[in-house]
Amino acid sequence: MSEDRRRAVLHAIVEGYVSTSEPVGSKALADTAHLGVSSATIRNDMAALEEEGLIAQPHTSAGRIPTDAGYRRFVDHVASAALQAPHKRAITTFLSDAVDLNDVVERSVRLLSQLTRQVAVVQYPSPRESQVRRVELVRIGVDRALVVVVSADARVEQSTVTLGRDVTEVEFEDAARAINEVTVGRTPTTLAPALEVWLQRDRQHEWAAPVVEAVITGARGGTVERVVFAGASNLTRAANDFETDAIGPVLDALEEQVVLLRLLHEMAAEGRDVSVRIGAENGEDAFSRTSIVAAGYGGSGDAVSLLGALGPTRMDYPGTMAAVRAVARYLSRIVETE
Amino acid sequence: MSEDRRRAVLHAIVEGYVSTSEPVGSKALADTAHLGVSSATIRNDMAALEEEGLIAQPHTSAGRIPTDAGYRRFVDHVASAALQAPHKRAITTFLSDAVDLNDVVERSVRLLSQLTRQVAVVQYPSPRESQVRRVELVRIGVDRALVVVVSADARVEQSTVTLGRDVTEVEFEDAARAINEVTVGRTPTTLAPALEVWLQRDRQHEWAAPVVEAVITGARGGTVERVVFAGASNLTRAANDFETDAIGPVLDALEEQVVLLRLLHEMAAEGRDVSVRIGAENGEDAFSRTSIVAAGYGGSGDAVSLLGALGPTRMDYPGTMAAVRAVARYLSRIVETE
DNA sequence: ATTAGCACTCGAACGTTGTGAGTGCTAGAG
DNA sequence: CTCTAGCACTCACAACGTTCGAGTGCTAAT
Repeated sequence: MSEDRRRAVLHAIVEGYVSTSEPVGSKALADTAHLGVSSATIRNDMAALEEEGLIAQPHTSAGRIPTDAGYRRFVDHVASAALQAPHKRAITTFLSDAVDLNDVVERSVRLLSQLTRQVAVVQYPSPRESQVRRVELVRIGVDRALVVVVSADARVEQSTVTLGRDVTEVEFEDAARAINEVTVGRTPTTLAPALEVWLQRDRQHEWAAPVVEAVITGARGGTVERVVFAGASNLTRAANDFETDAIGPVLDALEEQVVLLRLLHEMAAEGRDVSVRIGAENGEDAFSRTSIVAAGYGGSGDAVSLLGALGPTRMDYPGTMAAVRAVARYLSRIVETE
Repeated sequence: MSEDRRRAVLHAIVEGYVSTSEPVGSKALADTAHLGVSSATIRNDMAALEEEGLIAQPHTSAGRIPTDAGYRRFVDHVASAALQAPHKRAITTFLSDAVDLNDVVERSVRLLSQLTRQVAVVQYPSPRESQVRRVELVRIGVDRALVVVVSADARVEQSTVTLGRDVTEVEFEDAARAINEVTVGRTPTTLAPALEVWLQRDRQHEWAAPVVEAVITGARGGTVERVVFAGASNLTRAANDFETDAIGPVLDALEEQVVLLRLLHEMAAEGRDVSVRIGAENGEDAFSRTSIVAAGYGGSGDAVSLLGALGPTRMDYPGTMAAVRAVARYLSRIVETE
């Protein structure tokens, strides 16, 4: 009973089930997959695979379908496919004429959802260390202010803060001038202590503490992490795989973002080229019938951002992995040269 | 055959069908609705209503369900319900501690989707005429620039433009200073001609035409109209009304925005307090089984922005209309006092 | 180790039948 | 002229039984 053939059987089952969405039986395998053995032999192998928990049968007299563990084994043993040439071209043409960071992200997520025919998810790139170009402070009412930080690498961060106490126009303008003097030309790391010093120097400035805080986080690129998604309708296309009512929770989770972000972070921590989470591996009820294929882009270590595709566990893993990897690579290039 | 009773029958059919999602028959109506007549009489009325095209039967021996026209008649004759007290409180508490325009919009859309148990849609408020506070220009590479316009009412608009030709740092800084001098303190209407004059004065400035254009549209509040939506999972809850595969196109249309924006504009043009589009009235395949309840907020005439709820034609119109109106009113207050 | 053969299982598809909700119509009462 | 009672009729739907066949596990032979 060769180990190799058993793996081949598993792969054939996965591929068959993915493409037809029907349980695959021993006879069908013997006919279509070219394993050179009879259906009886395949049945034996299947029994062994079932013993290992890699495949299961939905009911007694049906064929086999892969379990989450089966998909996992399959994914770990398969090199991600080469991307089809037309898809490659699509990536180049579609992303190259983006005008704007927002535009790049938006285009990427749409592109990825089209390539994979799944729901695509793209996290906004984490900003790089770059000089502050200008801080704009606008007084709104007597105790609130708008803080805008413009960085040299063409990012604009804004936030609204409530001041420590009511301030006059004059006080406000003075502080704004001073903060600009201290800040402009510095990078986030050197800027934070400098601002703290200014803040301490004169008790008069106490009210500006929230502003300083906002400037610092703004210079770092803001605190809010965001993901955008596209292709939600692909979930309905797969509605037979999911029981139909499994797609509601997924939509909620996509809108909620927080769970999704947690998962993406976990996947980033794995530090692989392309990482895959299958069904229950996500440890989330909403995603218990869903797989996520994700890759990092635009940096390494903490600076990495993520993008990925998300769909039913019964998905074309090699193809999806190839598309995700390709878009991630291309996006890395764009973000770095921008 | 009293006209009034016939209307009552129609209303009873709508209400019954909305709450049970099953066709309602003459006998059931005679029992539950207190019309004081027998089922036979109701049958006669039903025949008349069917003649008018207001109701239909899904198959021969079934009860009646309202047609789009039936819902329309119903909606036109029903005063929108009073909002329930807990809902009223929810609006106040949920929206009052928003920190930010973005935050307001985001909270509104979530709130509305919860109140109506439908998909909620909120358009970003159209900006009001307000002074330009500062224009920040950042040179990116040799022929591109980032344009940031900060308005006195705490808006920040940014865009990236490609310059007419390569420019040096010095040229660029000069132009930036000049543009600020001309622009700051002016409102969009007075600002545009002033900038044009500056542009004409010296052929040297020709390359800056795209920048000027960006400043003008930025001051006006940008060109891109955006809507955000929330509660997409409510579509799946209603999946029995829709045939399940009708929700895909709706999701696509929501992501696409353009169709949705067109519809909202059309509805704004009707100029009613709350306007309702029912099923085929939308004139869009994607929304042919979907109703939209929308209201304007934050201004009048062209300045109005829209928000609304969107769900299957079999929807609780009075309740939805009440919620939409209430949120719109509250949002108007917030946007105006901001 | 592999294969052919065989008995067995059980879901899906199909046909039949019964049931009841709902209808339209007619004739009579107010 | 309006309403009601009564009745025959229609037809989706559920329940039930049957058949069919894909797929299995096991055994004995190669």
